[in-house]
Amino acid sequence: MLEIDKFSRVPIYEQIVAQMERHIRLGAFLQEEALPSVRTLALSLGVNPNTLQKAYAELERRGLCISVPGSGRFVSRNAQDLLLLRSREKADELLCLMRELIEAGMQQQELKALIDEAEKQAFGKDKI
Amino acid sequence: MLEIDKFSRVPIYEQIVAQMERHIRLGAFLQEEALPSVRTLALSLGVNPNTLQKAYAELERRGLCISVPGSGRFVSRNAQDLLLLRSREKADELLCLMRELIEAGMQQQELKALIDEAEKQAFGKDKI
Amino acid sequence: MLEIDKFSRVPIYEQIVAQMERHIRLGAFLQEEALPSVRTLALSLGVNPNTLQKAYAELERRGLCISVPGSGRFVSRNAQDLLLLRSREKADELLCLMRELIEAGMQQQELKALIDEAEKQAFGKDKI
Amino acid sequence: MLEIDKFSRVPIYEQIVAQMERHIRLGAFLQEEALPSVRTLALSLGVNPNTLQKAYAELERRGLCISVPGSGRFVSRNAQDLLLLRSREKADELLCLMRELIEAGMQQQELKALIDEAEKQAFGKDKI
DNA sequence: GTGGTCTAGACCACC
DNA sequence: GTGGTCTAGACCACT
Repeated sequence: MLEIDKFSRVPIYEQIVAQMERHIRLGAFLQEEALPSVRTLALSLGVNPNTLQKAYAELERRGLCISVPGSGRFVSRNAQDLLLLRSREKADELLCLMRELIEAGMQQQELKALIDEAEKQAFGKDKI
Repeated sequence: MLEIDKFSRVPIYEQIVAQMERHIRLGAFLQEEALPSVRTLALSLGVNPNTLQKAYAELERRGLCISVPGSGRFVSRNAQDLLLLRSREKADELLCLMRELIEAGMQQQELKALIDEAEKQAFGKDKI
Repeated sequence: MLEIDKFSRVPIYEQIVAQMERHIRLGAFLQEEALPSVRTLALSLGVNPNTLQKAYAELERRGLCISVPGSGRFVSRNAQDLLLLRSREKADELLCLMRELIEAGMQQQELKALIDEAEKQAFGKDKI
Repeated sequence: MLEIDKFSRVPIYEQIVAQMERHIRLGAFLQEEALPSVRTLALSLGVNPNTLQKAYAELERRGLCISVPGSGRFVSRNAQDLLLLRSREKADELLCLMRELIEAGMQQQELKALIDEAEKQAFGKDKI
């Protein structure tokens, strides 16, 4: 379910956070569904439980899950909404930047090339 | 050369700054070429010379032109580079945001629709 | 028994609820004693019976009284306990906040001044 | 400067966070002054560097300091303001609670006893 | 030297 | 079983 690149320069715990967020956003977890336990997921990913602990702590800090000591970790009720809201804010920023670039005199062709290039990069490496 | 919308909510001097920057970026002014004097440009645009003074002062603050008392105002040597650099930074931000949105799980189709919409808005109103 | 301020920004029915709770907490009503009927109390207070109906409904929702159709409204058995429990929870919160403020470095003198000021305000306006 | 109780049920890193905040609030650190390095403070406190790392990470998350890799950690410009603002908010909450308790019928004497008790507890254990 | 990350292994409290 | 914390020790990148 999650894929870790141990040789990436981006920390493992951040990779886990990003992919868990992605799964939550896409609805792979039902609301209040239990997440895999620290130990089991650490084992299956082949990473140290502490690394996973750190990733989960970050998700919790962001309000995406809550931990119940002795019971497990659960996706919080409004996790998906939080993530969709965040996406919407970023989309607004993106539109704002495009407007500024166009206003600064960037030609439509130039902007299009820029965006196409970005899409190739992003969707190319995006095989999760 | 410049078009002012007196009824816009964006201050006149900012309109002037933005359009001057645009012209400089597009190479409409040669390096170190003299800019139109405050009085003549104010007259031709039908605005108060103080408004133009403020616009020029802002351009100067941004390092895009320099004023030589008794002689006039001149586009600074590296004005175009500064503007291109600024555009490049914004382009980087844009790519960064696109990457984040894709990483967050936004589908290619969804992103494309978002961008097309933005282009229509921006290039539509862009008749300067 | 109850005092209504028709010009206050706080809704009349909330004033009634607050004062009824206060009386229940202080033991002015015996357990399971009948409350004044909607019509008689509305008349004596000079308010609309619907307003009183809303206040009583709120008290009922909070488990402080029960209505027996055809017979009247009665203070519920554990009404006083509920209110004392609520007060106790708020007292705990208050202690918790004081501890946090002291832990954050607030000096005893500073805290004392804060509290004295609050008491003056609260007990000053408290002439019901 | 900091005192750690290794046998307390409150985690060591939280003790460190609380005491560092206290020192910052009281002005023991000048703005943008360098904090003791992870290693040296860990050594002087007799705790593991990772524990201190966690404490510092939390301070950073709260915007009270910033880390410059390879250079050190520095108290952020508005750290003291953030802490004073936080205290002010808690003071407001405290006043609000006192008002509610009084409104609910708590007598002045009762409230006073409550507060005195809290002060004894808090200032008693407060020997940092 | 600094901070940042990861691993391995231990202990506790809760259920 | 679960999460939470702490320790010890290692490695990396940056300055």
